[in-house]
Amino acid sequence: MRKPKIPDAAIKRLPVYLRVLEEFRAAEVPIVSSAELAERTGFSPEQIRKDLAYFGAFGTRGVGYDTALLSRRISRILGLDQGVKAALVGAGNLGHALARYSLSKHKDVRIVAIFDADPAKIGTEIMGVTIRPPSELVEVCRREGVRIGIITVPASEAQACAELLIAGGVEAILNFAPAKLKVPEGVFVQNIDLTIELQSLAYYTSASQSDAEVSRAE
Amino acid sequence: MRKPKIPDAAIKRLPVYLRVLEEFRAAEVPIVSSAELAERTGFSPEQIRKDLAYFGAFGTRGVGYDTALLSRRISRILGLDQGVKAALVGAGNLGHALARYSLSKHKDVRIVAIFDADPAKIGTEIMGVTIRPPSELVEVCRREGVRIGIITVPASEAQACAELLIAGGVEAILNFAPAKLKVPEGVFVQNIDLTIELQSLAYYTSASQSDAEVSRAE
DNA sequence: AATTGTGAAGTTATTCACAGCG
DNA sequence: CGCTGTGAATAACTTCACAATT
Repeated sequence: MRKPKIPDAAIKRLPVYLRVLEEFRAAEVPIVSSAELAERTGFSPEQIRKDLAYFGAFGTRGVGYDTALLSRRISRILGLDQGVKAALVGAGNLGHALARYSLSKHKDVRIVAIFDADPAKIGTEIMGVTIRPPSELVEVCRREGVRIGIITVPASEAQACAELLIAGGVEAILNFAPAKLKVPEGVFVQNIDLTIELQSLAYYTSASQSDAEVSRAE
Repeated sequence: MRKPKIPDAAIKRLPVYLRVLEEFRAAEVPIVSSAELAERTGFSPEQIRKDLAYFGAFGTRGVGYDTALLSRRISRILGLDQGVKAALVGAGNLGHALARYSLSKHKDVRIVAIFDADPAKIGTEIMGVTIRPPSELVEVCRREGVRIGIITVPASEAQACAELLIAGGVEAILNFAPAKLKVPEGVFVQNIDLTIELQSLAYYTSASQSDAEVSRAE
C-alpha cells in the first residue's frame, strides 16, 4: 500500500475549512467554490483544492463543493465524526480556563476527565467534570477510551504526565508546558508555549530591528 | 530599511535556545556545543548552527558557544534586552489565565495594560494591573509604548480589537480568537486557535487513519 | 462556462558534507 | 582533533497553469 504522506500543514488547515463550512451551512449556502473558501479562510484557492484532493475528489467540476458533504468528509478525515475523548492534566489557571472554554465550545473533542495532584482540588468539578488524582489517570483513560491528552502542568511534571497519558493509551498530546517531551514512536506531540510565542513576536516589533548589529558582510 | 531573509521557523526556535541556555547558565555550564543544545531542544545540531549563523558567528570553532554570551545575543536579536510591553484585550477565562501566567513568569515581555468591555470587570485588577475600558485602549497603548497585543475576545470582536491595537501603535498581535484578522502590511499576526489544535490532533489518533507516521514535535 | 484536480515549476526550509579555524 | 560555519543537495511545501469534467 502506498503512503500518501500528507503535509502536517495541510492537516492543520482542515479544521479551518470545517469552521468556515459550518458558517456557510448555517447561512444555508449549499455550494461553495474554492475561491469562496479562500476568501473566508485566507488561504489560496489552489492550496485549498490541493489539500482536499489529498483525500479524494470531493467537489464537482464547474460547480464547487457541497458544503454539507464536504463538512462531513472533513469531520470523518479528522476522526471527529465519532467524537474524540480528551483528558486534561493540570487544573491550574490555564488548565481551568482551557477546560471551561473547551467544555463549553467543543462537542467533537470532549474533555471527559481532569486530573490534578492538589488534594484541595480533587473532588471538585469544572463544568460537571470531577477532578481526580493522578493515581487514577491510567485506569480512567483506558476505561474511557481517551485518545488525546492536554498537559497544563509545570514543566518539571510534564514528562511524568506524558508517560502516564501514554500508559493510558493516549496517542496525541497537546503540551502547554515549556518542556520537550520524549515520547515513543507513534505518539504525536503538539507544543503550545506561550513564552515562545510572546518572545518570538517581539522580534517582529521595530524595537529589535532598530539597533542592528550587523555581523560580517560577505 | 530592509529585512534580512530569515525563516519564521528559525525565529520561533530562538526562544527555545534562550530557555535552554538559561538552564545551562543556571547550572554554571560556561560552554555548550550545538550537539548539547540539540540534545536538550530536540532540534538538529546543524539546524541550530544554521539558525545562529543567520545572525553572525557567535561560537568558537573546536569549542562551542559561550552560554552567557549567546544568551545575551539572542535576547538582543529578539529585542528582549530592553523589555517589551504588551497589552491584553479580553479578560475572560482565557485572558485572565494568560494574564496571571504571563505576569508571574515573564519579565522580558510584560503585560502593562488589560482591557475589557464588561463594566463589571472594569476597575478590577489582575495581579496589580487594572482592567480598563476599550475606549482607553488607543491612548494607553500609545502612552505606554505597547508593542505587542494579545487578543482573547470572542471571534466577533476580534477584528475591531485588532484595529484598536494597531491604532495604538501595536506591531505584533497574538490572536487567540478563531477569526482571520485583516491587518495592514507590516503588522505581524500569530494565531493560536485551540479548536484547530485539538481537532487537528484528532487526526493523529488511530481512529482517523490506520497507518500514520508520527512522533514529531514542533 | 465554470471550477475542480493535478503534474510541473518554483519557493522555502532542512539536512548533508566538509572546509575553516581555534 | 573537535566543533563551528556554510555552500550544495535534498526534502517539504506552495503556486502555477492547464487539462478534465460537469
